[in-house]
Amino acid sequence: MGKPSRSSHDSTSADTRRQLLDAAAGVFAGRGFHHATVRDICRIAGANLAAIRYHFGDKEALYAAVLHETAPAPATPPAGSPLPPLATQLRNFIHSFLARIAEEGVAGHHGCIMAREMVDPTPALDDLVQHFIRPQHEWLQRLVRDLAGPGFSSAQIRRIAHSIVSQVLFYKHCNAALSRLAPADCLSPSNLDDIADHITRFSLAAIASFKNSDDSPRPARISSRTRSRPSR
Amino acid sequence: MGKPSRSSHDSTSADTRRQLLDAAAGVFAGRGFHHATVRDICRIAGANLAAIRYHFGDKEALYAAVLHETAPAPATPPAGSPLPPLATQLRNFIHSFLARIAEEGVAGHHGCIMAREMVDPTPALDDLVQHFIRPQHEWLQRLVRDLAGPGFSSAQIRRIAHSIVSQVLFYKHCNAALSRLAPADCLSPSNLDDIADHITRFSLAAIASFKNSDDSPRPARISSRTRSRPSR
DNA sequence: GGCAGGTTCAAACGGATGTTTGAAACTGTC
DNA sequence: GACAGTTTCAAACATCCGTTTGAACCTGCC
Repeated sequence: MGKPSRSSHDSTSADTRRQLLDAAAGVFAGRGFHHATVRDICRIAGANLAAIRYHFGDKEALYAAVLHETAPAPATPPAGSPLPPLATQLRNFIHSFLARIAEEGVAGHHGCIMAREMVDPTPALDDLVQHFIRPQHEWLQRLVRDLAGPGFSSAQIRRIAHSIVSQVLFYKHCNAALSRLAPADCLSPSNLDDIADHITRFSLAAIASFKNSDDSPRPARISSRTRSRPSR
Repeated sequence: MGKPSRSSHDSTSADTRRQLLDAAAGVFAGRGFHHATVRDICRIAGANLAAIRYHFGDKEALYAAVLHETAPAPATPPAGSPLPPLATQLRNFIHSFLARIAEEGVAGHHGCIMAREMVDPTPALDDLVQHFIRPQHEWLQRLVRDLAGPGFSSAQIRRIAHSIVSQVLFYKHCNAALSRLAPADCLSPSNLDDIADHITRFSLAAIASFKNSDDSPRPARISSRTRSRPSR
């Protein structure tokens, strides 16, 4: 990392490692683990093919290193500071989550890689879930539990949390379709606030309704099983 | 073209085409377009490598044919029959959508391929959006507009539709994470009804709240921009 | 300078993949 | 049976990929 030991060229020995990590993050994010080629990564990093073996071992170890190094901090609120109202906490969560997804530069690579892991898991996904997804999932679950109040099963709480997260991830996972279907709806810095507000309002309203209505499992299904839209 | 010309073996000439399509659907769904190999497809189909060239041209044409032939019917309600209440229509939509996603056999391949197209688009995605996604998107938009009543911009209607669809797709796109995070929450035939009911209740409650509250753009943001969860 | 350790380099290896080829096998028709 | 058209076959081709190799290069130290 740090010490530039001043050679004839500015690129000193072990910052090749950094160049490789940066290049790999971009290529892995853009093409996925399998479709990415070490040749592309090395070309972009301005490094030799063998540099990957020397600095990391092999392609998979490089991938693991990229995931480990580009993971943003878990973004837990600074302990000790007075917490804002629950609804504001939810909005802040949704907003920062969306902002992280909308990120385009290096900060966005982690999100792209994670989206690919969902559809095409590699052995690295287990660590990713354990150390990155699970903490945030549990944080959101506690917030939802506080928001909803007592009388909800943990399964209900989890479903609500899923409903919230899903609305955010939609703008990442379905961006390819959205850009072809309704380009104006694609997540961008200009409509990020509006989308965050929509998801917050949508979710808070649903939670409030759950709270006011019967807490018991449910007052019978919404309607009889009369179905008019056969699945095929 | 298609006439089965009865040979000694049951596998007559041009049903090799059908075998290739079926095998290709499975392999493409399981591994994605890039990672799938024509050798695997041909081995599973019991066909020769050159059969792909003969029957389709190349791998990409085979992929396009698979997408075209395995696409389930758009699932529009049978015209002329008396439509159920709007809320029931929404529940039916969500339920059949979830059921299609939960599908595991041949019927599920299309959903898997589509999920992959989202994170890793191929040239085939444009047709997919045009002929498969767009009709359903517009159908849902009309339903949401009827549910919400007058006074909503089309952008608001679209956002609500996105919120509904996202909650369903979550169980497809995030299944890899969900199975590691909360396996009990994974979409399965046993909890399909419960999940469909949850998403329906969640969405209807939010829509009802939108309807009752101010229709104008919005009564100021939920709170001041005080943020306690820095994005990194 | 000489040396040792760390780092980079061009070149090749072994394997996998999409595609192509030219001939063989099969089909129905005369 | 001979023939033309269709369909399948084994084999090879050309390319690309991840990995490996052995030598060159650089750096700091004696």
